[in-house]
Amino acid sequence: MTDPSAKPTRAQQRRRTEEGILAAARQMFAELGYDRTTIRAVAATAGVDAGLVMHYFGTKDELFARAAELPADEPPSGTADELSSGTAEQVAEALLTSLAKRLDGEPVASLAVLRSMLTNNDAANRYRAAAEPQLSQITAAIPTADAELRASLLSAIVHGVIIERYLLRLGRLADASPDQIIDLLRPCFQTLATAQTPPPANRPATDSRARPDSHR
Amino acid sequence: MTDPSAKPTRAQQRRRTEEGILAAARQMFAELGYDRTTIRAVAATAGVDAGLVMHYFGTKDELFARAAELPADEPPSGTADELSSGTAEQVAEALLTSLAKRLDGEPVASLAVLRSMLTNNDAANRYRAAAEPQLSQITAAIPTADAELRASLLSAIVHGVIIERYLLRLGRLADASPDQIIDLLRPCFQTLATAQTPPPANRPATDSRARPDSHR
DNA sequence: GTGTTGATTGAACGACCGTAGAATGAAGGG
DNA sequence: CCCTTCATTCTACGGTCGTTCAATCAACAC
Repeated sequence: MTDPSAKPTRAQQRRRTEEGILAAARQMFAELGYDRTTIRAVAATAGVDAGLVMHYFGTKDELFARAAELPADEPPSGTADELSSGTAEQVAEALLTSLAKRLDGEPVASLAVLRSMLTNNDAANRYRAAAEPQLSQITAAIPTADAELRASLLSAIVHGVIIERYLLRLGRLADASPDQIIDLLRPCFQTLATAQTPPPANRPATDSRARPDSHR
Repeated sequence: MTDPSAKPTRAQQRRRTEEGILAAARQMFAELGYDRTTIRAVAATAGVDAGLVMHYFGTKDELFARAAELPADEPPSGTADELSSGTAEQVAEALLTSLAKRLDGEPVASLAVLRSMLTNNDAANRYRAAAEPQLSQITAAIPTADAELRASLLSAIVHGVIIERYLLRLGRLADASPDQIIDLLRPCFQTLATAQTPPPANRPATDSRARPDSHR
């Protein structure tokens, strides 16, 4: 039993501060992105000196890499589990389930990557590396010739929703319940995964911009 | 006739240089984002001195604001035009049309905003200011109680697709034709806008691929 | 106890950034 | 033709950043 009143051993203390630094880094990277996050600010938040951060992590990039690692108990949100195989319908549903999980608590490490991926190459590659296997798994399950594009669209929807919910906090997406969101998304995902167009077609055969009534 | 061999007047030259600076700024903001774009680098690209950029635009923020302005001939991609009113079906179709237009040539100014919106408050506000009226227009056209959430989802999908195509250049989304993309998206948009869930039972409870045949 | 390791700090360096302001020189109006 | 205007450049200041390094001091092995 670890006595809380006992003086922590050196290794314990080391791991404790290192974890504190990582937590502060994750938080700041997720909120500010890579560039605007300062080693000095991370150190201050963690209550240590900036030099110590360098001494432990060597480089800001290395700090980001470590902060972007997902905790071991949180696998990359829907990998390989149920998603790896199955019919297109099953894959679509698995993707919805994984999205639902991310929608009530995306790990801060993932948010750090997402926040930085548009302005930092390392973060962009990290995002690509995480999205690519998922992408090819979805592709493999879709029977049509345009499977790759459909899978890309599914991925774009997932990330668009997460970005608007957590990073932009726009509209109702920020506070809606995960279940409500995925219920609305389910027909979309099923339609994209299984190539069947659900309603009896809604094509604007002729130019549907004919709009004689210009009244408001 | 403006004689090209004639020496440009001072006002002409001024406007020419200013436009060159703006073009360089737009490009760099779109590719690197606000933080990584340097006034010195913009000036160098435009072939002028950094002090001149300051003299004309006063501030980096002001330069960004001017660079983020859409050219007059490119309205904010689907505003108010056809989108302002109509049935939910029409609004969904209009949104698709506006997306198609953006998919074969998003203006660089918009990309500058999109690239920077996750790490720059000004860009985020600019994005919100552009998305909000569109959002409420879509909301107004959707008859259900969760109209706001549905509109948010539509917006999230649009922006997710554009981000992956232009900013992340991920998967097939980067090179697919606009028509192909919006054809795949049409059922999704129609389903989200008009609140009808196409197949009544799509739950993956069992593997029953029994599909309710398309009743005509 | 003594010597060693290592966690932690503080100060400093060099680079780069946004920005300011003086200097220059050609255009333009009277 | 002269004097003003202004497009343009040059130099520099203050600040912040990532990073380095010597110094300190408690924990620890022997």
